Amino acid sequence: MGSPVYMQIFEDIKKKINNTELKPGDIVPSEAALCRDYGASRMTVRKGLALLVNEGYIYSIPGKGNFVSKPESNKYTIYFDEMENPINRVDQTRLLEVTIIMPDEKLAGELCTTRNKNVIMIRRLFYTEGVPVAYDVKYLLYHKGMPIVEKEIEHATFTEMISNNMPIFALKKEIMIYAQIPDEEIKRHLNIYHNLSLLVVEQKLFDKEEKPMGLGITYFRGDYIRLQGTNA
Amino acid sequence: MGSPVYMQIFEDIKKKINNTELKPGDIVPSEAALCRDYGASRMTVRKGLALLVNEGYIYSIPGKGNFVSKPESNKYTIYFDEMENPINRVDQTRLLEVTIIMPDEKLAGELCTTRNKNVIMIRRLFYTEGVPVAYDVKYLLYHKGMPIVEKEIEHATFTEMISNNMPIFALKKEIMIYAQIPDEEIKRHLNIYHNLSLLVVEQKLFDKEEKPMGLGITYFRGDYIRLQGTNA
DNA sequence: GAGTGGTCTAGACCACTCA
DNA sequence: GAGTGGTCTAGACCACTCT
Repeated sequence: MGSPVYMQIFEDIKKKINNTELKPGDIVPSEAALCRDYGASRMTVRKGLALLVNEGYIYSIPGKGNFVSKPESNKYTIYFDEMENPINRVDQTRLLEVTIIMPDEKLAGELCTTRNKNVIMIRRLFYTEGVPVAYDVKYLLYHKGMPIVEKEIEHATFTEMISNNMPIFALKKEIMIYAQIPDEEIKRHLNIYHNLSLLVVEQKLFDKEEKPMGLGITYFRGDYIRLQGTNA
Repeated sequence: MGSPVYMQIFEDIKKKINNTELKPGDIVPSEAALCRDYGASRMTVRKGLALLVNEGYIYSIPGKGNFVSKPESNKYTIYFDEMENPINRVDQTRLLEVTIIMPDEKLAGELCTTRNKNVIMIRRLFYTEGVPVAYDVKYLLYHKGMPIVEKEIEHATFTEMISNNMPIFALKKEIMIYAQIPDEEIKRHLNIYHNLSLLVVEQKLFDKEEKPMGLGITYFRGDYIRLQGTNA
C-alpha cells in the first residue's frame, strides 16, 4: 500500500461510481467528511477530488457539494495524420501543382477571406508501395514565411506546413469526415477503374484568434484507410 | 485582476509557450523560483503547474524539473452518436430483426468468444424525415438482463442497450470509420439506385475487464452524415 | 550536498447555499 | 448561522538527480 492517500481517495470514489454505489447526480461525501474518513488534511482530500473532476467523474458546485457527473458516452479521441494511419502509411508523395489562386465564393467563405485575396493551392498525390492511395489539396492563406518552396511542401503534413512559422500550441484544428464517390479527375489520379468509395477528410486550421489559416482536403481510397478512436 | 494567483501563473506560462519564449524540451522555472516571482506559496504555484500538465503543455521529471511538452498535433475529439449527427438526426427507426445467432469465425474473433456461444443480432433501419438514411447491425454477447424486448431495443443507441444493466463509466469503447460501396442488400434497404458511398462506423464496447461486450456496425448514406471533431 | 519535484499538514479567510 | 467548496499559506519530510 505505498500509494499516496489522495490516490486512495480517488480510486475508492471511482470504484463506488463504477459500482453505481454512487449514481449520476448523487452527492459525494463532503470534503470535511472525507478528511475524517481518511484522517487526511483537506488539501489531500481535494487533490483526490481534483483527479475525479479531471477525468469527468464528478463536478463541484461551490456552497453545495461535489456531485457525480452523467458520463459523456459518445466522446471519442482519434489520431489523424494524412501520411500515416492504422493500416497503412504514405511512403512517397508527388507534388502535382503549387499555385496562387483567387478563391471562389465557397472557398473564400470557408477561409473567412475575400475573393481578391491570394490563396496558395497545393495539390499532391500520396503513394503507398508505389500505389496512389490519396489525392490531397491544401488551401493556405498567404502570410509571411509561408513555404512556397517545393522541397518544403512536398512531404509535409498540413500541420508541418503551417507550424514552420507559427507556434503549434496556438493552433486550433477542426476535422470533418465523410464518404464520397470519386469524380473523374480523382479516379484518374488514383487509378480507380471500378466502383470505389472515397473517405474524405477535411482539416481546417485556425490561428489563436480563431481565424482560419488554411483548409486541407484529403481524398483517400476507401480500401486504403480506416480511422480509429477510443473513448479513453 | 480578480483572478486567482494560480490562474495567473497558468496563463503566463501558457502564453510563454505559445510565444515560443519557452520551446518544447525547455525547462520551466523551478517551483521555488516561481514562488519568489509571484510571492506565492508552493502549493499555489503547484496548482498552476498542475493545470499546465493537465492540458498537456508541460510534464514533470521528479528531481529534475518541469519541461515543455511536444504538442500532440494530430489528436482530435469527435462526438459520435448513431442517432444524431451535426447535419441531421434520426427521427424514426424500424426494427428489421432480432435473433439469436451462432457467430461465424470472423465475428467470434471480433468478440473474443467461440462459435458455439449465443450472440444477439439486431438489425435496424434509421430514418430522417421518412427517408432511410442508415442500416444498423448490432451483435451483443448475451448476458443476464440483456434487452431482448423489442420495445427496449427499437430506438436505443448502442450505449443505451448495454448501459441498462452495466454502469456506463466502466465502458471502454472503440470506434472505426471507413468508406465503402453498398452491397445489393443495403442498396435495397436504403433505396439507393445510383452510385453512392457509405460511411461505415463500427463501434465496439468493452467491459471493465477489457472483454468485448458487443459490436455495432452502422452503414450511413454518404450524403447523410459528416463526422466533425476538434483538437480541443 | 544543493536543488528538484511529490506528498502532506493544520491552519486561515472567502463566497456561497440552505434552512 | 452552519455547512459547503475555492483559495492560500508556511511550514514539513521524502526520493530523486546532478555534480
